[in-house]
Amino acid sequence: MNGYHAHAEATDLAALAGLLADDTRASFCLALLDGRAWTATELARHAGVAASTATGHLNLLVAGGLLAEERQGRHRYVRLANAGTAELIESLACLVPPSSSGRTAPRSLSAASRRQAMARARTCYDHLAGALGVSIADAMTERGLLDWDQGLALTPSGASWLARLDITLPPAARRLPVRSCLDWTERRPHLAGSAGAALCAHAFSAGWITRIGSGRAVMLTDAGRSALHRHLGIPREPG
Amino acid sequence: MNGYHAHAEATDLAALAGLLADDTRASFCLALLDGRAWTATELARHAGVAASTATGHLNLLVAGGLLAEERQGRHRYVRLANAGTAELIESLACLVPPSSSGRTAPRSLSAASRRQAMARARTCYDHLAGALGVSIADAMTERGLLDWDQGLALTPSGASWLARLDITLPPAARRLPVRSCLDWTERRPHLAGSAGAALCAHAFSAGWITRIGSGRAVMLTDAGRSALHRHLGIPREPG
DNA sequence: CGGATACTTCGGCGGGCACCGAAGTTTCCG
DNA sequence: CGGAAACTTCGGTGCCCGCCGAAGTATCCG
Repeated sequence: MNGYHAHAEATDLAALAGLLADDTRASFCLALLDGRAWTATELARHAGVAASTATGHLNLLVAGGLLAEERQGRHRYVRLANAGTAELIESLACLVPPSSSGRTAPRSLSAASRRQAMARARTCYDHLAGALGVSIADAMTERGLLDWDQGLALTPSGASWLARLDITLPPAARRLPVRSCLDWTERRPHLAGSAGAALCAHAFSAGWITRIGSGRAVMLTDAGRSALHRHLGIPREPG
Repeated sequence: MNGYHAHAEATDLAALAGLLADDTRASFCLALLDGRAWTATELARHAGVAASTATGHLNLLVAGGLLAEERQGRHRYVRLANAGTAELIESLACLVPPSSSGRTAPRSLSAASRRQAMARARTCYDHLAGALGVSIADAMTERGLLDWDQGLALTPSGASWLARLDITLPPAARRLPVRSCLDWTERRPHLAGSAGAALCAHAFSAGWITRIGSGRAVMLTDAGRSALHRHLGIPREPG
């Protein structure tokens, strides 16, 4: 490659991309975008492959630094290595050509309702997405808590709003406090970054939302509905 | 894949990643990160493959939406499709594990000087990188033109500073005005986004910098050195 | 018009890799 | 202690894909 003085850059980049260039491994990573740790068997079942096949793929992904693993007894728990990895997968997913695989309509009623639940509210790695995530970002913008004019930023009143909710951001680390993440059902941005993560964690612990089943979909509780109405003026039926 | 109700998401993501999962195609994309249009032959020569091989790869990349092509007579010019593509490749390159392929020291004198020139100043898609790009970002931060506290943003004085240079940003479009891009030689962020691009374009048109040869490396001119000293207080020998 | 150049198409070759099932190891639990 | 469950290792199979060179087409230029 690269004729005479190989940067070896291209090989590295290709190797990294190659980790995501397999249906099964991509399926693993998308599943792990829910931010939780899955066992090898769960992932194998989810992707529809044999356990031995999953083992091989997990070895590759862990060795490549995309996944972190944690052994507990006979279980191998695996999760995305860090926020950077999640952001990479997200940006890749956002760049998928919309017309590629004709967005097949769901076949069964249960599949339809599951999809609907996902579109309504779900987690995206460690923050909120779906109609709920977008409406939160919209409401925060409208109330002057977020500023999109020159790059996404948290305004002073946004910072104090978070503080009023007892949400403290981790000390300005490598990760940006606020980041925009394109929602692939809404095609509009929602709130990511450490503030988005903290807000999502708060929503769980305060009982605003709960998981539906084992997937990424979440449900807005009654308490959550009134909290969002109170704190952000979001109408009772956000979708 | 995915057992019963295939999201078909995983397949799409894998297909997109697969476009970058080949040494030759990755080499093409990294070369195109200089933001210019290359001919098929140039890319083939750069990657060290036969012309027929390059044709096949270019077909894939164009069909996949990563590259845009423009035919002129017997030439096939190809460039990165958009800024989003460039950002994807950048973020992929930034996530490459540092220790992967032992950063081989250059063999020849000319290779060493070429690498040195790249480290000093180069283009990164449509903005400036290398020690020059990093020192510009640092100087802008120090003078209060950029604000990193809550996400990267251009301050009011930063906006008027740009205006004083006759740099007008495109109307707030999809692309963020300022974005941080991790520099892989300096391991520190430099300025990307539409403001970074506009600044880079201005630097070219004002004669602050010129291309060295056919690569991504650029050279700071005397005029550029004094302009940067005047406008940003950057010392004469930025490295 | 005729040679040179840029690109494309095609056939064939070779290697890598994703898959599975069977057998083995470790851990859990009754 | 013994069975079940989670995971791993190993061998074998088949397919996909990247590569090349030769021949074909389009374009440029003298």
